[in-house]
Amino acid sequence: VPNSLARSLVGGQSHTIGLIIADMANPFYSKVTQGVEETARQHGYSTILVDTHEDDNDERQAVQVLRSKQVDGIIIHPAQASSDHIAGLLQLGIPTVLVNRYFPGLEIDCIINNNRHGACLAVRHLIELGHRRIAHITGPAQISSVCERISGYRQALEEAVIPFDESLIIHTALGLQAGCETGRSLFQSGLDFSAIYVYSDYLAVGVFKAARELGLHIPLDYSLVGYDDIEFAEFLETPLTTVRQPMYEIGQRAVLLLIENIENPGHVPGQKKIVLEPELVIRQSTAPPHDGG
Amino acid sequence: VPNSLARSLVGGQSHTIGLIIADMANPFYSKVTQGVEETARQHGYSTILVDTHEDDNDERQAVQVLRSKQVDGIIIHPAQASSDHIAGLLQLGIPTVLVNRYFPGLEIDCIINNNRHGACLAVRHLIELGHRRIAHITGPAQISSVCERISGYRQALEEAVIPFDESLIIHTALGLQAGCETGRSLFQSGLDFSAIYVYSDYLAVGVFKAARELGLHIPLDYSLVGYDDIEFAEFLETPLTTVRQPMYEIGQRAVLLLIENIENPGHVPGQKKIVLEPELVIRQSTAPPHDGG
DNA sequence: CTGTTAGCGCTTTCAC
DNA sequence: GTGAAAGCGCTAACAG
Repeated sequence: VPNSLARSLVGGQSHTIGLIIADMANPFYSKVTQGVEETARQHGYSTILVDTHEDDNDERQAVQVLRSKQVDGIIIHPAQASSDHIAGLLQLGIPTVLVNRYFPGLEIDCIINNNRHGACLAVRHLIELGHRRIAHITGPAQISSVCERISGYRQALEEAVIPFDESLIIHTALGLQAGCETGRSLFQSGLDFSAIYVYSDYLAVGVFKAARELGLHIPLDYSLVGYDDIEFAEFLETPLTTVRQPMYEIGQRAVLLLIENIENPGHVPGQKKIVLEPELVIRQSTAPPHDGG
Repeated sequence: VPNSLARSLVGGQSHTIGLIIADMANPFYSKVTQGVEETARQHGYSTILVDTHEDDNDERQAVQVLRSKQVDGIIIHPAQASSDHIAGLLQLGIPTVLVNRYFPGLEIDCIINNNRHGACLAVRHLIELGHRRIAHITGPAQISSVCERISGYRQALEEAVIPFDESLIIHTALGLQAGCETGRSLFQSGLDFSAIYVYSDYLAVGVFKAARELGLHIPLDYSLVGYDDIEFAEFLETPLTTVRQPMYEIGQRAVLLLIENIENPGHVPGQKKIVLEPELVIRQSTAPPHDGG
């Protein structure tokens, strides 16, 4: 077995890529990871994995470590709390691809979802069912996909001439537990709403949990829509209406884009922004509002 | 940023470990992976991930690649279709830790679950509810945990003086889709049984799917027990009765064991077999049999 | 076409 | 103490 470290040292290529992702416990990311790892391996690259838990410090350190390990490129799902470490990669000419999120100011190749449209589909569906007071549980405001989905949410309301109520937008952390706690306080808040559009399926599972603990029924008491269509969405207590993203394909195409950058020396970053179109999947978690039906 | 490749070349340590695992789409493995990656990073190691899809060739190749990348150690969740590549690691003195599965003939450190006891708890619970004809959907017979759980299944039957019926043991692949197809053919087989003990929760989700497609109700028509207690088990259509394994901790302790091997030059492999005790978690997928209650 | 040598970036050793 | 040199395992470029 030849020493690939020595080979990399002289050849200037490590045939290793870095994957920085937020939370492997979320099936969305584990499926993306599967797509990345498998596609990378098919092309002769190994994958170094870092799970940041959406922590900016972990992410910055990960970039440092991956640079020192001479990875040929990095795929990042950024926490977006800061961006200079990523700008640094650009300056150094280290091939970088962003997944799901992007920095408006930075010219980096990325593969994202048409979040505005996806959110719009979700909220339109609720409006068509008769909902007018729709809450939105979402993530930290610095994340591009969070903003875009809020924008889609607003667009759907505007189309239906429903006034936008700031108090119905609730920002929280992106985990099942956070979803549960936020759901609980929303349900107990006394706010007037009949449906919730949740940023992701994983977060929505937490909201399910909160509803169950409080003896509330989905969709009889409240309708619920998620985002991602994780594998378990259709098997939940109430099968979840959601907006599908092709998770494996996102990972796959991220790698393909990265490899194109790596093997094309004259590549100009930021030229390729792949935008995937989402698809609404209607299941049983959405129904007409209780008093409106 | 110093070149860690050059440093590794002279220092003989890459501060990188390999993680070979079967299927990242299974939340059991993604949670184990999270434990591995995070713990490794806390101790200054990076993690190269390989997802084998339980494919022996992928696994053998992965070992080769990781060796060439000079990883300091490897954590393997082996497909167990062959073992000489793992025996080779032993001979070369490359620190190796097995998770969840082991080879009776090979002296390797491992971290496993008391599978026999876990399966016994699951089946005993079904027997206590009044079931006597209990099917068992499980994985390929070469896998140690598959054998041990069958053994636990048989033990519980023996304790209750229930005859063992070979035809109620069904071997299949370890995926949600395989679980669905196997469940479907089992339900349509005309075999006499009132409960199913399934090898893993992920597989059990597939059985749920089959039941739903056939209009069968869990637990009214059939009781179902899984294994692992993946995060989604409690949120399924019918919350799943299962046997809990501490997934994150398994990953964490696997790394701790590996690092102990790496940093202890005089280490004799196979001395440390950590056996974790499982715990039965009773939810709503199990109930007394339809005609027996 | 085979064989030798320089050097990738670093650490460790040895001389000064 | 500081500084030069050797060498980790490999590939590339060279000479024979």
